[in-house]
Amino acid sequence: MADLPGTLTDRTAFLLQLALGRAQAMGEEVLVEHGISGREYGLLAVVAHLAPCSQITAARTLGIDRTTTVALVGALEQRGLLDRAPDPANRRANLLSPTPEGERVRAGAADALAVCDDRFLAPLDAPDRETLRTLLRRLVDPHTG
Amino acid sequence: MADLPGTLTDRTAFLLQLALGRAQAMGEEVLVEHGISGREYGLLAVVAHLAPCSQITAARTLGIDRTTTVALVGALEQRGLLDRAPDPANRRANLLSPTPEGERVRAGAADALAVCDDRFLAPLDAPDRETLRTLLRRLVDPHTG
DNA sequence: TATTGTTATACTCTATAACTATA
DNA sequence: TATAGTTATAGAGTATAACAATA
Repeated sequence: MADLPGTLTDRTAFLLQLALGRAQAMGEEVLVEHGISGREYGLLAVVAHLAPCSQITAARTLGIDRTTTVALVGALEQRGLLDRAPDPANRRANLLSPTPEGERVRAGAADALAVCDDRFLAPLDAPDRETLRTLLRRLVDPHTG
Repeated sequence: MADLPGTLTDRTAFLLQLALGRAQAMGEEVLVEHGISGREYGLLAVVAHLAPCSQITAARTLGIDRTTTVALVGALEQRGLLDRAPDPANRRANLLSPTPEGERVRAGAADALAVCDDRFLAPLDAPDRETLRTLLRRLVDPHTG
């Protein structure tokens, strides 16, 4: 681990940062072949789960700003992966749904990312992997974790 | 955990991202009172550990670019927290060392961050905290972890 | 009044290329 | 030739403010 001081390697946040850096690099590399970025995968996954949903619902679910969402949705719509239509029941809102092609891309990316996760977790055996995920879920969501 | 799809919450990288987001927010908030940012704490910690060391050694240890390091070091030097002096043995290099004030700030920040870490890990008991850190270290550094 | 989408703006962080002075 | 520091520049990501349309 290079020659890092204990004042850094003892910090959980620092370890999380190192781990996330690796996991994200592996993920982005794999997603290139599917023509989307990690953030775009996140949006596709949320929309597939909640469709049809407004941009602001998708944004809040992902924890990103609604202004950032405009360009993100636009890029996916332009490539025919996402449908963006005015909501008849609330004409301020745009309803998002995946196109068939978008759903195909999302499913393919999900499979690739699962393989990626396995590779990232390679240093741990199956029970340890589950322990790690459980501990992280309890940290992130103390209630249901 | 909001209404997130399993295709996201099953991804270790996504859980790491959520956890890191919280940990970092807590850390940056605490560091404000010490007048430094998280990245500046990282640099102070590395320099305290390796002093005297060149900018490029500090950069490589932290995993940041040497061009980014220039401004980071400059900001700490300007506030009298870091000393930057040409290396007599290699006049291309700048040797970095913490000033007494820099060491005082670093130590104070380290204590505050330890408290912060405890608060972040509150949902876990002591053995689970150690398990989490161990698993993360094994992921990040399979050799010695 | 508040909400949704949008644009514009600025600020941070990062990545690349190029320059200088040293080795 | 390669290395250390520096500068300039451009790109991605984020945050804020403001506006139009709608509720």
